[in-house]
Amino acid sequence: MPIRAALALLKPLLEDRSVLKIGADVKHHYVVMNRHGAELCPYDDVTLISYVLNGGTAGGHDLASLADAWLGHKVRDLKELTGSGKSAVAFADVDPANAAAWAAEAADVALRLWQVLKPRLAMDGIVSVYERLERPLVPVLARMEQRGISVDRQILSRLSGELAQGAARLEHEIYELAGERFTIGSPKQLGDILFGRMGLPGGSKTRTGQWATTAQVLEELAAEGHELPRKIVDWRQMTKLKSTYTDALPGYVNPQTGRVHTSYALAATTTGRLSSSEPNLQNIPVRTTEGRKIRGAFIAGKGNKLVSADYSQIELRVLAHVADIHQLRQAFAAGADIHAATASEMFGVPVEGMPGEIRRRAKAINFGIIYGISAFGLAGQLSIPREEAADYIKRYFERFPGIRDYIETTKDFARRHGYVETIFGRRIHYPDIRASNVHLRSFSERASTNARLQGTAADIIRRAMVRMDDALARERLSARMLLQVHDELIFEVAEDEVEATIPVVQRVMENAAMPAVSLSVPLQVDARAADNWDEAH
DNA sequence: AGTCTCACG
DNA sequence: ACGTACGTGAGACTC
Repeated sequence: MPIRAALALLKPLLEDRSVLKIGADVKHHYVVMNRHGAELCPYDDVTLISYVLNGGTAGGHDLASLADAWLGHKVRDLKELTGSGKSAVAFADVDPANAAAWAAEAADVALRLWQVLKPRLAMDGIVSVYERLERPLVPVLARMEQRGISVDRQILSRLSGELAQGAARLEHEIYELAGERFTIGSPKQLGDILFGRMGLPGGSKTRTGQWATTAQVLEELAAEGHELPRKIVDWRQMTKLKSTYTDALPGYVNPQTGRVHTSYALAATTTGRLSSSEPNLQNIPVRTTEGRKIRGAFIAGKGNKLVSADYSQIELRVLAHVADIHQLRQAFAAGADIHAATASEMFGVPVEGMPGEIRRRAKAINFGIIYGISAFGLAGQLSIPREEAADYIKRYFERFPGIRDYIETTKDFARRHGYVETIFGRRIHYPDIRASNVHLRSFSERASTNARLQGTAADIIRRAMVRMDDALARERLSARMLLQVHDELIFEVAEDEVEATIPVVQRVMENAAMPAVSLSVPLQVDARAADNWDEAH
């Protein structure tokens, strides 16, 4: 069927404000229709309804999982029609009778799921999470995906060459030191050589009883003066950057747009964060000099700049608010260095002239608190004995008893209800919170205390994103939101609008909790513009 | 498909 | 005595 003919039939219906369109993973359909100039509105999405109702419980929220769980219906897999792998055909090339039957089944199942799930949403009183944080994000993310971002393929190709050279050189040196050739990328072979044949002191074992060869293990051996582990770590970094980024990213450049278009999942994480795939643009390197060169390959289009705006310490600010910790609130209000302030409070050391090591330890504790701290984890992070880590934690809770109370209150709430809530009412379920298995239960306790913080931060940036396009339009600004990386938004902005855009972006992000929640701690957003993502970050 | 490792917040 | 820091996605190797 010609697209024009299909659109003539569909567009009026899709855009009819009096007709509710119901589907699963509506963003996907929104992008497809939008590509042909049709706007899908209004709509309900059973995937998002399920995510809001049952986030954290086992099982996905895609159409097939929901149909199985709620209707006892096994939907036919699209692969039965298109085939899979190399011989797969496009949906457009499937026999129309088969395609129609498959599509009709999906439509029918989506409607029946909506009839079951939508009323439960109202009963559970979390309708505002769906209506304000989930549903309105669909067109926002669809537009971000469609815009894509420019990458400089020359830079990536040059980096690939440099990494190939560096890895090849290391490969020879590794074989020389090992006394034989082997597959460096095989953890099994590497473990056998390091800890078997060469007799280096092995650390921990993996779940399957193999020697662990993680970067941390190899770094410790390197610190003891062993040459080989250091070279393995360097080789791994180079091959990682090459295979995952410099080699793979050019393959994602769309020939029509010349840009890279990621796909965001709205209903993939337990905490309310987004995820990004094909390619994942939420894990572009930044921590090493070599890695940052890859980030530098993400560039603004001609006549534009990239603007990066990120929340400063948003999860610690959320913690200061929800746990109501006066020292933390004061430190944030004063614009202090929060890790130094924590160290000062814990160890009685003035911030002026504080040794770096002291601050580093307080920083690790702050992260630990967010993750659901344990003496074991902190000890591993800081490479100190567990007794010493336990002592730090004890000292921390003596100074910040409100945080110990917060953690206990959260665990207790989770035990009683089976879920925890963000400050905007998002529920995250922990079915194992009352398990008799200590391991399962402890994991749920750490995860649930973390989820309130990570989830609230995720809700805040969602609110900013939902409002951003309107705010920019009201100021007659043409800035386009391109990417989201959990606490950061990246925009493409016409050069002559950069100065006017930055304060608008900051204002929307910093006020994103309002008016639903008035935070007792200010949110701070740092923003800057540059020709590429590395320099803007 | 499972495991291991490592890139990000 | 045990086994643990929270949340992701992707690539390489192995079976």
